[in-house]
Amino acid sequence: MRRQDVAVTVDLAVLTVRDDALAVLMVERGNKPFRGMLALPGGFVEADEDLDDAAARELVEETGIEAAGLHLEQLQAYGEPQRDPRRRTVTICYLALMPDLPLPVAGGDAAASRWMVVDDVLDPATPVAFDHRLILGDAVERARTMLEHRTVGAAFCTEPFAISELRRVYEIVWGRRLDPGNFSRKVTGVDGFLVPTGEHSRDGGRPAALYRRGPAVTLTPPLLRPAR
Amino acid sequence: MRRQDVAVTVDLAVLTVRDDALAVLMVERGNKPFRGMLALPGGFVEADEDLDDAAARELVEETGIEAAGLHLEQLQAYGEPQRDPRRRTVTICYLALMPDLPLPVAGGDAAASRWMVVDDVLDPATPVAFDHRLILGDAVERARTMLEHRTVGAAFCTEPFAISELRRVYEIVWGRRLDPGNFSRKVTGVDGFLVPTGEHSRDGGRPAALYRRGPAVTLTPPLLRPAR
DNA sequence: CCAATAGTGTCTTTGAGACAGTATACC
DNA sequence: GGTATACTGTCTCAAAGACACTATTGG
Repeated sequence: MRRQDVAVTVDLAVLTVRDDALAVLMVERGNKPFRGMLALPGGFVEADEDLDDAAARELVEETGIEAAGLHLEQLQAYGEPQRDPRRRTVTICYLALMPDLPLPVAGGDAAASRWMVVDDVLDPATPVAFDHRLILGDAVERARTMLEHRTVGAAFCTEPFAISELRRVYEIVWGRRLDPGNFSRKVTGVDGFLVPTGEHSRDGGRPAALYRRGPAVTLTPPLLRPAR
Repeated sequence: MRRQDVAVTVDLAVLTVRDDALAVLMVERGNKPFRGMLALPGGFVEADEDLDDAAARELVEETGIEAAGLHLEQLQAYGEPQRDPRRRTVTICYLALMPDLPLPVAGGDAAASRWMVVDDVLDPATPVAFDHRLILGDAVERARTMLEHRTVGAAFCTEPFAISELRRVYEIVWGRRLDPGNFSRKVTGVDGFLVPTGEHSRDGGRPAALYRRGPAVTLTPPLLRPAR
């Protein structure tokens, strides 16, 4: 093997908020190594595609989810020499945030992909292939800090959404309860974060104003998670 | 070429504060492509080494700087298909922060490396190899946000250092003037950031207390850069 | 003395957080 | 009416920023 010859893959940590828990999209491996174990979706980078494109393509191939309309960005690279027992492999990991949409039925290339509760996958008792548990931990930590400084939390919500849904996202990702009133004031006060639709929800109590994602990207000032 | 065969390199954006400006360590390329142009130091990842180790090794090989005692962490991966005209190459970029120490004299493998003012390298009129100008821009932006949330700013200072030196680091990296009094109160108030040595400087005015880097990693609460 | 830099005092403003109070739906 | 959730009012507290003031050195 020439020293330059390294296999390069992209792996995806696709997160959503589902049933009051943070969930991650996992596939069951059909081949060795780690056959039958849980793994993050991913695959080899093609010769002529950018890393971002490879991530979007793998997302469609392995899960049927279109990258358009979800938030997808690079997390970091992992290249510990023994991370893949077959050969030297460096993986470029991506983090995706999406609403809790029904998964397309697996067909063709698409492997069996399903939502798993993040805490279960992070539990050392759960068998997970490669270093994917480590990667998922980093992805979740990244998601937590992203919510503090950027408007990406809304990427978890199906439009249109009420502020309480957005607050629930923050509460679940951060694992902290937030004051509804203060949260509402805060997010509506950030210019360009939420665009009111004029519609209102009709559930239990007083109807809540519904919003769509606005053009703003950054939260200034940030929305720092409470110390405890 | 099998689709898995991709060359993997590490590149380094080594930053320091020098002569009242942010500077980056650049090498002059001795080989094609981009012969004679400025580039970030870097090289191929060896078959049996971790990415972090490869970055530390390249730092020593190309610049003679020991990684011990400077801050080195992964920035992100770049893999645009045409970024290297020879063949498909993915680079894992690292960001290093270090004090303004004299560069070891280039010898043996070490190419001619020198400090360049970051703004000059970012100027489109300056010829820079590969996508290294883009990478440097990302590195600087990352450094700016790192200073807000973490204690790594002190990695730019030669120990022991006065608070004014640390403030100067912040001012240069952020491009903003900071109030000396308020800055002093802020950084001394963060537990574990600065450890007083008991010594004092003796320059122009009143002697300043000298400090070393403390064990703290994060700044809580953060030290957010002023809007303008 | 003056100039220069270090560091403190203190006031103002901003924003977070607690939490009471009001609004508007469904039963 | 009661319950549930949405939102607003208001108070308190923490921290940032402006800036005057004092402290300690070298000329």
